[in-house]
Amino acid sequence: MAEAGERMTAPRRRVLSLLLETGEPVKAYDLIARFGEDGQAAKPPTVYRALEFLERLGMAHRIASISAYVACSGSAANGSAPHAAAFLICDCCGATREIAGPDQGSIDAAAAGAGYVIARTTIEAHGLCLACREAG
Amino acid sequence: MAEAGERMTAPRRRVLSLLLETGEPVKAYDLIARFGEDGQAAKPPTVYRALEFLERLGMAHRIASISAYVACSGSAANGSAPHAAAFLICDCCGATREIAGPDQGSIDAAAAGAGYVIARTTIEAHGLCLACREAG
DNA sequence: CTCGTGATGTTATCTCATAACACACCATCA
DNA sequence: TGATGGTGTGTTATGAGATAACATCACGAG
Ligand SMILES: [Zn+2]
Ligand SMILES: [Zn+2]
Ligand SMILES: [Zn+2]
Ligand SMILES: [Zn+2]
Repeated sequence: MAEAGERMTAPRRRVLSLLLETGEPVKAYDLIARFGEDGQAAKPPTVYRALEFLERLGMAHRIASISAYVACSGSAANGSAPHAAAFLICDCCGATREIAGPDQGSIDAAAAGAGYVIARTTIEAHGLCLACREAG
Repeated sequence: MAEAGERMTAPRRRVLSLLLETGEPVKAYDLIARFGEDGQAAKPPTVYRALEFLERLGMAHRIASISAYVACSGSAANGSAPHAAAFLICDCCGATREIAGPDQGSIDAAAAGAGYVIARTTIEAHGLCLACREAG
């Protein structure tokens, strides 16, 4: 997680705050647009740097299959270690749930057979949520 | 998989052929550049449409975390159904292995608790391959 | 042959993400 | 206190990835 000397600075706090307010996955450029409290947009690197930091600390996740970012809904939001994230994503309405992924040990075991040592794993499961199925 | 009336046409065959030749994950714009047998590049939609088709049939996978595409190394290359793909990706050299993912049933079970019905799942595990670890 | 569906070609544009560089901040230590 | 080094920020510009929209073509069914 955090290297010695790394700080939770204002722009990082702001981006985390926006992620937590939203609750759902957010596009990076939405964060950029909403960054300034006065309605002023940020410059892209400001937000992308903050996202990189938050993800490295396990406070946020990138959901690559939809190019979006979300605050971690697990205990990592409190500052615990990064973890293998798993997401259920509704392809109809976009509703996303973070669920407990498989044990890191089982991933490591599967990877060991191929000679890999795994640092980070993301699982992205696409389908339909209950509401969208009922809506037909 | 394929809807009635869908055909394996020339551009689709060409993109699949490029994926199979390469063996490793390929960037979409690499495929675009290499599309023409005479060195002429394709237009982006030509390749993206073929990739969408191949992925839908389970013959290729998109690896979202590295924005790349790869031919399926499982039996789906022969035309079987799409499946939950799992990848081991070396962050150093880019070497990628497709491994057997968890049983679809276990994914469905985990999703059911949240009310989701899952259609497609991708697992992307990042780390270091054996060669890169030995190289230090 | 005619029609409907699926597929292609083409242009243009959109979204997503990073490189590069100068400067500011902050703790530490002489 | 002021030099130093690591970390962070602001800014400009650009690179990379993907899709919208529309016209036209191919093909099998009836
Ligand atoms: Zn999480
Ligand atoms: Zn939904
Ligand atoms: Zn596969
Ligand atoms: Zn490697």
